Formats: sequence, structure tokens, C-alpha cells
Amino acid sequence: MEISKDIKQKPLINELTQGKELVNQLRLHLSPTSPTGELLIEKVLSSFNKALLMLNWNGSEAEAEAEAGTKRTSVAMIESPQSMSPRSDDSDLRDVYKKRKTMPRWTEQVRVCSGTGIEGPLEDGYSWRKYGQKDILGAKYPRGYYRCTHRNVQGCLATKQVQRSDEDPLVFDVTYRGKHTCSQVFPLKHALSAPQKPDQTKNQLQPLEQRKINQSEEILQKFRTELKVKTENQDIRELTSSVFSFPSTMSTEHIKSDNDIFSLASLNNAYMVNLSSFTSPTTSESNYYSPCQINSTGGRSNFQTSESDLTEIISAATSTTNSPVFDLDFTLDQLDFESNFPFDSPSFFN
DNA sequence: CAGATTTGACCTTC
DNA sequence: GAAGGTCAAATCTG
Repeated sequence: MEISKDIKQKPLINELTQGKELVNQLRLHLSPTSPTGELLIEKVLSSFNKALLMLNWNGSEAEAEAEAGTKRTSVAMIESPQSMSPRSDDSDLRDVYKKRKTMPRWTEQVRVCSGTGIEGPLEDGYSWRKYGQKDILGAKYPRGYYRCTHRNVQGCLATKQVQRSDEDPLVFDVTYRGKHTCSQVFPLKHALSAPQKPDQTKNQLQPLEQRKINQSEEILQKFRTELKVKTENQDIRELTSSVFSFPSTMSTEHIKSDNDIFSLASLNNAYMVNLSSFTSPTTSESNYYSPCQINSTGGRSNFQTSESDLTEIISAATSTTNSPVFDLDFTLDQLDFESNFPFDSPSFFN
């Protein structure tokens, strides 16, 4: 019992740790003349710490693991992408398997909402290409193998495996391997760009910079929305609703500062872990799924929509009343999407 | 026609 | 030898 709880919490703890790390990086690259920014960072860090505390995390274990993962990653990533070349000799192929073993690896369980009308799969900000599928012994459903679309071009070695759960077909185990080294700052072709509807000229008319800002906000919105997903136990739900309520003012302001380290790429990397994409999870499925969390804008109706619509909903992020019918009942507090919410109010953290 | 998916074959690991 | 993971040719799709 306790063990399974640990298993559930581990990814969350890793995420929080990574979040802290990123905030620290942001701090380093924040203009020293921005006391407001510094204050906000303090508060975000405080929230992360509180969250970790709530998880009864003593800090050593997860941090060590997260760090190990990072280091392992960097080792793996430095290697040249030769493995993508066609197998020319045996040593090349063996390298691939060696690399596979040393790559950081983590698993996420994601519950999805089924819907018959969903037009397409939800993206996680990265584009994946399916390169294989395998029937797994003892598993009802085949396992799908995906790798980064930019593997050939940029040598990005990130891969993931999507395995549908036997017990609950709405649950997918997503195993990620390696981190993205590709510069998919905005792989927005699908995920983060505004829906390319003919009548929606918002993006087309906006200057590039403004679009970037909006996209950043979308990412953060998505980030905090996604983080709720994993909060399958109610204790944490409360936690996330406060901890991850990044005010949009902050996101805009900070990302606009154009500092490289807390680039959108790293942000993307940070939240990527949480966003499991379901690009055709299994070939045998005719239904498309989208993670429930995407629909965590507080509503209650059985929500069937395209990914474009999802993006729209996320970016709109106002006061819709849709929500999944599944047991994951993340009703977001109104304040979550209230951009004017006094995030820096002292009472907020008390 | 380019890029994505499918699927059988092949490779490594255990 | 079985199982998991990857490759790559064939096929599909927009």
C-alpha cells in the first residue's frame, strides 16, 4: 500500500524538484533590477517547497534521483546521433542498446478521457513519430514505441513507450526515455499554436513577439493544468491548486525577458514530462483519447473535442463548466484562471 | 510528394 | 529460446 503510494508520488516529486530547479535557473537570468520578479520567484519556490513538504518528502531521495537522471541525460545527450544512421556494422547497433540502458527513464500513468468525436490526438508539445508496436506478453494491449520526430535532423534521442493498462483501458502507462535535445521551443504546429481555424485570425494578425508571449502563457496554463492531472489523490489536489497557480502576469513578464536559460525550451522540457501525448496509443483503437487533465477547466460535461479545441480551451482558460465524467474530478478554483488574482498577496501562502 | 504509420524481420538481453 | 525493442520497406495520408 505504502509502496504503491510512493510509486504514485515519485513522478510528482520529481516534477516538483525539476520545477524548483527551473525556477532557480530563472532567478539567475532574471534582471537584478526586477525586485518584483525576485519576489515572485521566492514565492514560487516557497510553493514548491510546501508541495514537497506535503508529500512528506525529505528531499534527499528524490533530489538525488532527479540529479542522477539529469546527469545521466547529459551524458547520453552529448553523444552524437550516429545511432540514427542505418545499421552499418554491429558496433553501431550495440551502441544503440548501450545508450538505451543508460538513458534516464521514467514512467507516468495517465488517465484519459474517451470521446468518440475527438478529431485528433492531444500533443504534449513535442512531436513524436511512431516507429513500432509490439504485443507484450501478458498484456491485453500492444505497446506503442515512439521517438522524437527530430531524431534524424537534430539527433534528439527522446523516446517513449505507450502501454495501455489492462485493468483500466482509460489509463496509459507512458514510459519516457531520454530528454529532448531538439530545439522544439514551440513545436506548435499542433500543440501550442492557436488553432488554425479560418475564422481565427488572432494569431496571424499578431506580431511575432506577442504571439510568443501568448504561447508562453499557454504553456504555463498547460503546465499548471497538467500538473493537476496526476493529483489523483485529493490531498494533493489542494496542493496543486495553490502551488501551481502561476499568474499570467508573471509568465508574461518573465518569459518576455528573453533570457535564454529559462527559455521556453526548458520550460517545455519541464512540463513535457507531465504531458503525455497519445498519438495513436495503439493501432487497434479507433477512438481517440485525450488526457482528462486537459479538460480540467472545471467543467462537467462529457467533453469531446479536437486538439485544436483543447488548445483553445486551455488558452481561454476562463470559466467553462465542463469536466470529465471520470473519477478524476479536478475542479479548478476560479482563482486558477483569474489572471488578476493577487498571487503575491501575503495571505495567499498562508 | 513528403512525412507518418504499419508491420514483419532482425537484434539484444536475459 | 523467449521477450522486448528497433529497423526499414511498404503503405497510407494530407
